[in-house]
Amino acid sequence: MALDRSVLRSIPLFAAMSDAQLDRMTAQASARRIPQGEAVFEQGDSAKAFYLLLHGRLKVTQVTRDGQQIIVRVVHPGDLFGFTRALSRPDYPGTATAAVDSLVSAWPSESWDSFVEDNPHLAMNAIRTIGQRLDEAHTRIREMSTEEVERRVAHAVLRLIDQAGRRDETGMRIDFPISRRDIAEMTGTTLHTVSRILSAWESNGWVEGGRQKLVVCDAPALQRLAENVK
Amino acid sequence: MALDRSVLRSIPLFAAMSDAQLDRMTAQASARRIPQGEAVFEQGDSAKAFYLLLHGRLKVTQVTRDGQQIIVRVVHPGDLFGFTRALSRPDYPGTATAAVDSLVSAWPSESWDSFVEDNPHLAMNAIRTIGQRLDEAHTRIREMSTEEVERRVAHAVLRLIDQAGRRDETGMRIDFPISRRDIAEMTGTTLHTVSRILSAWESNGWVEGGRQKLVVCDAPALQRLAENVK
DNA sequence: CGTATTCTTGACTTATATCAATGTCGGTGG
DNA sequence: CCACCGACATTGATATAAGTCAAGAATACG
Repeated sequence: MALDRSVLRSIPLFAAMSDAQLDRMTAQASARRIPQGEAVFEQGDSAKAFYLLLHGRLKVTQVTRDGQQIIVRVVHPGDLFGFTRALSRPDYPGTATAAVDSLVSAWPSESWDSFVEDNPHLAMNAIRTIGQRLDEAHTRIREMSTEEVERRVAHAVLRLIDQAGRRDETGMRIDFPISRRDIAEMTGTTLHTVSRILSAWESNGWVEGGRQKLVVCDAPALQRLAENVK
Repeated sequence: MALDRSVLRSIPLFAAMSDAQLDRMTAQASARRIPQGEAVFEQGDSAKAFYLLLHGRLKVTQVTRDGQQIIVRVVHPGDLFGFTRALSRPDYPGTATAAVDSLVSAWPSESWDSFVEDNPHLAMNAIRTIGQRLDEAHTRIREMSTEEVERRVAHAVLRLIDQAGRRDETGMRIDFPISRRDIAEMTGTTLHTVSRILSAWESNGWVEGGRQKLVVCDAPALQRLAENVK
């Protein structure tokens, strides 16, 4: 499936590229539909391509050898993902699964180097992108080291609202299906504990829960909980 | 203090650069001695420079607003650090403290872009370096989410031995002063728990402890503990 | 030497996991 | 269209890993 250059132009990462450069990129791109629940690639697969999420939402997970799963990150529209070749890794470190029907654009891994040479800005942007992810990872490490579960969950939920919030009658809703288990796997706890916490919040009127759904009614309250320096 | 190009040449990051390129880099570099316990820069300082550790060992720490400290990483000789400008951050996200007397080379942050343009390989290398750090961060997140403290400590100690191990009469010794508190701050636990764990290991003959010192006598035993899929 | 870190060890507390049971929703197929 | 099944969620009871509190010992350092 072909790809229009205007689609890329709207992504910040490509905003500064010339028409010619964009055309060279789209020439090698192929678009792919990923139905909900399907994986773009699996942990350990050899990295044949790198991707851009055009539409939808992905969860990147890793499983430990004893079968425990964690969610490494959520991929939002406009994010590059799976550009593991840039990190000189032969395989994907995690599995990218579509949380909703999604649309991705794929490029062969080999093209990465030539793209970077063709457009040094791309390299700069890539560094910045990975740098931000590193920052996020450190934030998460800091939270897991120093904060108790309830505050970690508050932080995670606020981040999701920030990245994927959508207005709704009663508040801001997380705009893709997310289970208690998902939240547990993002915060290093169990679905039971998450469920208890959300129940408590719900009876405070801070959130509204539901099957694979979460609406935040009182973000400031969560903020206070998350920030609160006891 | 000036810098010789042969010093840089020995660092993998610069190995592939031409004499001319290296000279352009050394021209703008200045070397600086950091005595044990002093900081190269502090968290929140504006990022005036980026650095290369030539000799010694640094601990990069962050403090949370309520005063808890964590060790983000250990900087080893040959590592670039503080190149936060590449990530388009105006300030340093952590404090870099010398664990032993150290020697660093500093470049003004503004030079980063011109260096990258001068040598695209540097950009590629930088991406790879940050990518590795991101990987390490994810590993740590995974460990903190799924493993109990003793295994996390085992992993951390093995990593330190790997990166900073030095032969010693009784085994491999961590080649810089490291306290129980440091290990606790690297693994998200308390110095008490670390102390108990190391005491237990010592009575098994796996390690030999001491004030700010740690020698691993039986790495395979730790490996087994760390890997063991119960 | 005395003073200050760093480390050890014990007793107690608590947050959170684990175990177990039940409830609820939503899609599938009869 | 309804009934059933499987996935998801809730909630209680119990167990336990690891944190907190407290005191003292060992080591380094000025």
